[in-house]
Amino acid sequence: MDELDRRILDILRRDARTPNTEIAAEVGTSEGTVRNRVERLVEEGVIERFTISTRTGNLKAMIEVTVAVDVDTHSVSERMADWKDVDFVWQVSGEEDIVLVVDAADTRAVNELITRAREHDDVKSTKTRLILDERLG
Amino acid sequence: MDELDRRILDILRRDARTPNTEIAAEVGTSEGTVRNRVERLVEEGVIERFTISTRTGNLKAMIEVTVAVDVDTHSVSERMADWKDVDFVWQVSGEEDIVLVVDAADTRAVNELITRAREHDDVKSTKTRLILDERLG
DNA sequence: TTACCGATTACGAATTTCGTAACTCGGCTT
DNA sequence: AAGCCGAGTTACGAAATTCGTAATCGGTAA
Repeated sequence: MDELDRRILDILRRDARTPNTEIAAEVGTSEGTVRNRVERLVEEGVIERFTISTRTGNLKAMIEVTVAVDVDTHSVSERMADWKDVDFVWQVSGEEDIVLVVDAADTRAVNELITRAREHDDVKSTKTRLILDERLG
Repeated sequence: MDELDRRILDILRRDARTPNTEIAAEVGTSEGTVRNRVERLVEEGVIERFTISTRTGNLKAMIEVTVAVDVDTHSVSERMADWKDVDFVWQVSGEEDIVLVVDAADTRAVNELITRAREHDDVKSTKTRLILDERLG
């Protein structure tokens, strides 16, 4: 993970479709080197995946979930990751245990998710934040 | 946004490098159709960007920030987005105003960010959660 | 110096993307 | 009913990118 790697990652974060040839030109090396390094970064797990960020709905939100103490948060979050409109499930430290990041069509869809979470036996409480604006680092 | 669009998005979310030809085969249409639709989805803003999810450090965290009432959260979050290791800056509803999602090398780096936020005149308080596990929806 | 190893570069082949023109199929007008 | 329009789809050759692989380079240890 040297400076060259970091520059490549920065470019890919901004646009993951940037051709290796173009990245190479920008960072001053050859296509093959970029290809090798990206491949290595994927193997090492530094690049977790090539993906798209979407806004299918008009509404993003975080749902912070507290589960009962005797519950396996791991399996709960695994199940929640399969729920519709859920982008990420984080197990977190702090007052709450799990954070869902969701991208939904409207407030109704968000509310459905909250309801679904609250209906879950292991879930003790939820706290929802609407994401009013997103800025990429 | 019909079923075909959604299937294309699902495939791209899983691997944004999937060739149009392969997507076409999977969803049962032609390369050109996939190309047209992806192009349209980008124009419509449904696809915000092609990107990579990384784990450059060993530590992800959320830093929840409360700012003073008379402050322009917009410009504050804009500045924070430029800070090193910051992946997203969200303006959110709820008790806190801004949430930083960070990907740092270690706890020291996270602490630096927290310190930096707290030193900010407009910042009243911060609350940090470590992201112990991430699952993609 | 020589040998060696990983990283980089070079280059032709395979694959994908891209530009564009033709085609299909509802719906609409006359 | 015939004709037409337009959005979406398909077809296909050209350009660009990716890929496989072999040669080269640079630093290091013996």
